[in-house]
Parts: sequence; structure tokens; C-alpha cells
Amino acid sequence: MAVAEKKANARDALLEAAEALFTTKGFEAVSTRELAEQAGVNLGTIQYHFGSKTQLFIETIRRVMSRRREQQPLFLDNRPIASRAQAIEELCVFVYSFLESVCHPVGPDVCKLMYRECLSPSTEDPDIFEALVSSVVNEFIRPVDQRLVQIVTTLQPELGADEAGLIAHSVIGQCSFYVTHRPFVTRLRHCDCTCEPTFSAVQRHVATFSLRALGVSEVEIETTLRRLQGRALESDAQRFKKFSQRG
Amino acid sequence: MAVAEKKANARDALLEAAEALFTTKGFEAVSTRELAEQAGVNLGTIQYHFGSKTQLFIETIRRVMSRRREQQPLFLDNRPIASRAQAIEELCVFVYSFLESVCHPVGPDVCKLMYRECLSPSTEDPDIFEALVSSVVNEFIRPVDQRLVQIVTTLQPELGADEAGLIAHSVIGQCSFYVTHRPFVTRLRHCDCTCEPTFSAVQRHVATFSLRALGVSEVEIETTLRRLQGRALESDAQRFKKFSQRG
DNA sequence: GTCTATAAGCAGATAGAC
DNA sequence: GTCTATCTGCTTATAGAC
Repeated sequence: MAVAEKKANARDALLEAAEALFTTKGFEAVSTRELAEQAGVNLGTIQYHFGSKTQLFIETIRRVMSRRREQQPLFLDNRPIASRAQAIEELCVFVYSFLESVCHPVGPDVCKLMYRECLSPSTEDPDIFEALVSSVVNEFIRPVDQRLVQIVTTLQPELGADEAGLIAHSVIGQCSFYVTHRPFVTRLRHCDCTCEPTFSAVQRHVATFSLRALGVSEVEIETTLRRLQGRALESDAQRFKKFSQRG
Repeated sequence: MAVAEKKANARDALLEAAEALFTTKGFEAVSTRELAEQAGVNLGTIQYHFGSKTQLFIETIRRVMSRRREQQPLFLDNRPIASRAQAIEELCVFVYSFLESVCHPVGPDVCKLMYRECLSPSTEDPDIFEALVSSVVNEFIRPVDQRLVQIVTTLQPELGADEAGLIAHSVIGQCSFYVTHRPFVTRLRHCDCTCEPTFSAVQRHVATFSLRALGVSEVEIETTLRRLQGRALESDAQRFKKFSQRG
């Protein structure tokens, strides 16, 4: 489509274009001609700098995923959790921020990339599969999982690692549902749950549902949500947006 | 690959081959030549009977999804729920059976099909998108959602339709997590959660987590799971397998 | 390091014989 | 209704001039 942006460096221009095209359309659907045109470079440049379309894709995955990690320190900064009340608060902040980050990505949509590519035939290439899985796990899933396990074991210190892990899956699963099932839920409910006013209800529900399952009382939940209202949650979302936009 | 099965009818042979190939490899990754070869028919037969590869794919989606619905009446037969105790039991049966059906599909893997195709560029074709979304919602998501809403509103009759729907999302989201995140969780946990002995722990966890969030007491949960152990859950899984295999 | 030109192959769709 | 042969357009990758 649009071409002719200033290019400092053919290699970097290609990586930029690859990021934009691969994350929106997927590996198979993007042709090398399209990549070259978007980057404003010659077709042969891809072979010269990367050797193949596959290798360019792999480098793009690594770049995107490692940037994603830098962009989400907000609810993952592993600030120590001193009290039960703080753990409850951190879980709320986590759910609100994580849902925001997966439903309304500001940069490239890494969720779409990982779900699409992990099911698509491109992953029959073992190089692509390995790059995808290791990048996604190290830069995206593991930090999220670790933070959740930290929160959960503060709330229930008697829990083993396996049980805490399963609880982390339940929280992540509830959130990513709205990404993986989005078109189907939109049709089913006749509204897009990732848009307001439903989105706020979704955030509140996932936080509440998870806290109830963790044995937190209604009073504690209400108090925390009211305390956070208009303060930490919003400021955290703000911080996320600001941080992401400068990335 | 393998060819030369007896073909009663070229059209049916093509639909059979299309089901096998499209569900395992996806729309883009299957060529018309491959389809014709697998079906043991001539290449031109596809155009003659279906007009295009796209139309053959759409008919395949409809066929697969409507068959899927017939295969899962077990936890969706909408048998009336008379008591709170029965609602708790039905939720357990639902979670165990639903997880089994999505993690260990006996026929074509409809989950893989829907998640892959819904993110892939094939859905830029509005005909494919419409066929996919309406089939998935009508034959797969809505029955599951309705059953869950029925169970949840028995447990908490004061709930509105929106809140009950959000709880249904939470249950489905927890289950489908193990499908959509399977390769990543396998790497993260160094074991495949869809295989024993972890799979049983997952089933038990999702049921317990959801019931706790619905305010069901530990005693009620324990009693129900113990009662179902070796009886309803297993027999329901058996029924599912038997029913599916004859499909 | 970047360019043009082209190779080699596969895609979906079609024309026309039978 | 099924076949063969072919058309047109696309893909990735490469060879060689500059």
C-alpha cells in the first residue's frame, strides 16, 4: 500500500515492514514482494540480508516478543507483596491491566500473532515453531505466570507449585477467552465484549470471579475495587498506554 | 498420500477428503490437487460439483459443525435441573466432559479448525467468515453457553442474563485455555497438561475453581466430586466416546 | 549493497474431448 | 459426469550487472 517512507537502512526498513505485515496478516499471507514494497527496498534485499522469508519471520518474532516484554512491566514488575490486602489489590490490577493489554494492544498484536501462527501450517517448520514457542513463553507467558503465582501464593501460602500454576491458568484463560473467541462471542451476545460499556463489566467480572474462587470475601473484594476505582487501575492503564506508545 | 479408497460418489468422496484435509491443515495449506488426489477424483471435479475451493470449504465447515452438535448431547441434553445439588453435579459433569471433548477430540478437531480459521486470512473472504462464525456459534458455542447459563442460574437465581453469561465465559475460557495455549503451556510446565496424570488434575481444578467462585462450599464440592468419582463422570465420558465413534 | 531480469514451480480455474 | 491439457497469475529464490 503506502510506500516511500524515509529509510535509514534497508535491513531495518525490512524489519519494520515485516513486523507490520506479519503481525496483521500472518506468515503465509504475506509475500516477499509485499514486504519489499512496503519497506521501500528491492526484492533481492530480503535474500541478501536474511537469507529467506522464513529467517526474516523468525527475527521478526524475536523482535516483537522481546519488545512486548519491555512494554509490560506495570503489572509484572514483581514488586514484593507484603500483605493479603496487597495481594488482592495486585490481582485486580493484574486482571484489569492484562485484559486491557490483550484486548486493546497498542503496538503489534502479539496475541493474534501467537495464536494464529501456533495453529497455522507455518509451524510445521521446526525452526519457526521453536522460535515462536520459546519467544512467547520466555517473553510473554512466563512473566505473566510468575506474577500470578506470586500473588496467589501470598493469598494461599499452603498451595503447592502445581496448584498455584493451575490457578494462574484459570486467570489467564478467562482473559484470553475474549481474544480467542472474540468473533464468536460478539455474534452470540450481539455486542463486542472488548468495547465499552461491556469491557468494564468483563474486567470487573474476571477479577471478582477469580478472587471469589480464591476464598476472598465479598467485603474484601468490594473494598478493594472501590479503593482502586479511579486511582491505581486507571493510573496503571495510563502508565501502560504511555509506556507502550513510546515503544 | 494414501489414495484409492472405494468411492461411491465423487461429490461425497470430495467432502470426505476435504473434511480430513481442511481440519488438519487449514484452508490455505490444502491445494485443490491434494484434495482431488486424496478423494481419488479428477481435479476438474471440484469446479464441477462445488464451483470453487472456497465453496467446498464452506460446505465442509457446515458439515463438520453440524455433526459436532449431534455428537455432544451428553452434557448438553438440557435435562432439567431440579435442585442446587444437581446443579453442582451438572457443572462438574460439564467441565469434565467439555475438557475431554476439546482436548481429546475423537472426530475432526473442530476447535483447531475454528481457532485457526478465525485468525487466518481466509476469513477475509466474507462468505467464509459468515459460514464459520454462524456455524460455530449455532452448533458449538450457543448450546454450550445455554447449558452453562442454565446451571449457573439454578445455583444463583438472582443473577441477570449478562452476569450469568460472563460466568459461562469464565468456565469456557478456563477449558479452552488448554487448547489455545497448549504448546506454550507444555513448554512452560515441562509437561503436556492434556495428558495424564496432569489432565485429571486439570479437570478437577477447573470444576473446583468455578464452583468456589459460585459460592459453593468446600464440603459440597468434595461430596459431589466423590459421589461422581467412578460413576457419572466416567460413564458420561464413555457415552461421549461411544457416541462420537459411531459418528 | 542494491539493482534488473529471470528461473522454476505451484496455485486455482477452465476449455473441450469423450 | 469425468477426463486431459492448458491458461494465467502468483510465489520464493537466484544470477549477474552495476
